[in-house]
Amino acid sequence: MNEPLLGKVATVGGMALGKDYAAQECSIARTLEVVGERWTLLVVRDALYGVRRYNDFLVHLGIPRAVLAARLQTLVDAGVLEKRPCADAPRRHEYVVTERGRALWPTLRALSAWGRDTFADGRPLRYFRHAQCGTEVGLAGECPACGLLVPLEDVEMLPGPGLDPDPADPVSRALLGPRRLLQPLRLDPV
Amino acid sequence: MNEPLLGKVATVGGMALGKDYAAQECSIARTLEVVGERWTLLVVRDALYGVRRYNDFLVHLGIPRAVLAARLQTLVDAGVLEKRPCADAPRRHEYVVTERGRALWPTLRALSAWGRDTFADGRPLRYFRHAQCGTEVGLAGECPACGLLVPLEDVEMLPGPGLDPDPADPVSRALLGPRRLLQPLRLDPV
DNA sequence: GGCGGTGAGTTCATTCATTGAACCTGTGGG
DNA sequence: CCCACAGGTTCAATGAATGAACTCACCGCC
Repeated sequence: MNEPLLGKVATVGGMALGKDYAAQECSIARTLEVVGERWTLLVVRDALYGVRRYNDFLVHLGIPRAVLAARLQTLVDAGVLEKRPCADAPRRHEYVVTERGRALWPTLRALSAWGRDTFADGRPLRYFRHAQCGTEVGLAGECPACGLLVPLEDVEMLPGPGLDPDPADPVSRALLGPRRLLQPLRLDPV
Repeated sequence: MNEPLLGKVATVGGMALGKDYAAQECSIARTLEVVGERWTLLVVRDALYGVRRYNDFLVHLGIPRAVLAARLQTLVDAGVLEKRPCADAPRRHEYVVTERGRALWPTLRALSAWGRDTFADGRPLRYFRHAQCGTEVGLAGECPACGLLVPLEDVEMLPGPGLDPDPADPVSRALLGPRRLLQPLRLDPV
């Protein structure tokens, strides 16, 4: 289930690695070959927030359709997402985060914390708390109070004062309320 | 010294934010506007490793000159690096990491750890240890033993078994040996 | 005082990636 | 039969990245 990736990524079409910047002997460079392209980390973010369907990514990100398709494909190839038929409606399908995708949460948490501290227009956009104890999770998604890495299902996201309380698109609206990471997004048919 | 960035980034040339993907109300998206372009995070990585001079970035990264100049400019504008005249040779200058740049270490550490775990061809490339106690630093750069975030000066980087022990370029050679983060890179004139 | 070397860039033509709009295709409902 | 919807693909136009060549200020030297 968690077999290494090297074969797949390193030997596509005979080129040395992904596309280029990885004659680099460096784990960071290798990682960025997979998730470093434009939009990719935002797709993963949405997936961790519970978004699963093509159209939901589309409207929430405002990404061009072709790019979204390409990125989802890359992420599936890299083992970050898994594409599978929807349980209820067999002709639709959904992209769900794998174990390897969940492992990107510390990265996203660190990026998010940097943004919060750097663009300090005061009001935070979202809080992420350890649901069991209410403490805000730390830089890598760990709980400073309990001292352990919080399982994603136990991370509760809630809107901060900087977040628009009435956004236009339905995905943003669904992602507003207090909810857990990974909790599948279900859009109430208006 | 750590004034917020919003003004600078948000209003360049009248466009809404950076370039695009940030009608997004999201700290991650805002962060990626600054450090999400190709090469940028590798430049920051090198800067944290102690690289300071244009030519050192150039040979170590294998980045096109024009792109390097652009990225350094972006990072200076964003307050991640500071450009200043070299102490010893007044006509040269160097790019040094600011406090805000140091704050990107948890992000880079998390990316690096994901790469290590994902491309598990076995041999790690580098270790990062808390110099005082020898423990490997955790996902966000904290010390699991001491429980606190290790100051960058106390993070010791050492080569792992997967790293080429005799690389071609002098910057890679200088970055091999056990050394501290942020320790300025000095190339011994061969 | 001319000469080559170095650090730190710019300029420019080519290639590659991204964008947005339009098109396609399978199915499910009325 | 017709329309809508999910999940794409195709295409032309734009914008960014690449690599090679060029600039330019200074520095040491003989």
